[in-house]
Amino acid sequence: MPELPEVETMCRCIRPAVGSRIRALKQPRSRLQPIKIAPRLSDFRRRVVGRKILSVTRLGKRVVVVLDAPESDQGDRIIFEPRMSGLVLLADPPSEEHVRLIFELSGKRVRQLLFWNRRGLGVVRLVSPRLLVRQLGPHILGPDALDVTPETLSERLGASRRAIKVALLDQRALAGIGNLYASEILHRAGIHPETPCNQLRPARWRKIHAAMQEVLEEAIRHQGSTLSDGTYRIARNRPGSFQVCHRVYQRAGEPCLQCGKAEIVRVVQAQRSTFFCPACQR
DNA sequence: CATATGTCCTGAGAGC
DNA sequence: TGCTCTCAGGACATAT
Repeated sequence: MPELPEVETMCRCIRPAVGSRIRALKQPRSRLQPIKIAPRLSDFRRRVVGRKILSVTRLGKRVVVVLDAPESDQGDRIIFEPRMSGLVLLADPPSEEHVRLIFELSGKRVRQLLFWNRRGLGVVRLVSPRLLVRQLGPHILGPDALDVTPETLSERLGASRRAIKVALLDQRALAGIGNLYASEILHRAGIHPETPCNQLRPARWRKIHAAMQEVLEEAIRHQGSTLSDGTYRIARNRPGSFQVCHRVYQRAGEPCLQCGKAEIVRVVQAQRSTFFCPACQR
């Protein structure tokens, strides 16, 4: 978290910045460890100041801001990686001290683009189109979870011996799914998270695919999930609302909303919590 | 090659 | 009350 729905929501929220020019780039001084940026601030600044924001897109769990080019060919891209606790915002960050990078804009209504990150695991990169392909091309990042077909999904994961829950988190195989949505998707699909991928037949891959589209689209409509730690926000006082729709995530010990009988169980897979209903998921 | 594990980072909450 | 400890997990480096 933030996963695909939260990052998609961030992209939509910052899209009013399209058409603005970047006037300045600031890294607020802070008691905290600085986040990783590349290239170094001075080079980053030299390359973005004066550039116009042409578009905002999502690449898996990353926000991509496309800039115009000073000369003719294609411009640079700013890649925001929120990782665990990051947000890309136009205004109103949850706290001032965790604002890591400020792009001041020329817009009348949109004054700035902020990268906020509580834990500081996030990364911001400026890359040429060529470098973007090298660092985040199809050999690094699988097809987007919202674009993939059921056939491609089973082709990319079906031979793996790994548990389906673990495999769904592999961004090289499939981009956009994280720990929270992997559990929710498998619950809706009625599939046990520890099932090895290579034991799943085509009908079950279709179920996973359908559940994945359903959960992700519904989560986007709810503007993502804000968990008990409250980190994810659309703005300071605007949490997402998909958490009220969670059927298993962080519900260990509570009754399953589907069968009403079994209790939701928490297990650990690959050092991450997995939640599931032992009655509904087999 | 595929798969598994360790690391980064901060703040919240538990336990004493 | 204030200290120490554990935990959360996305992506990547390193190990098996």
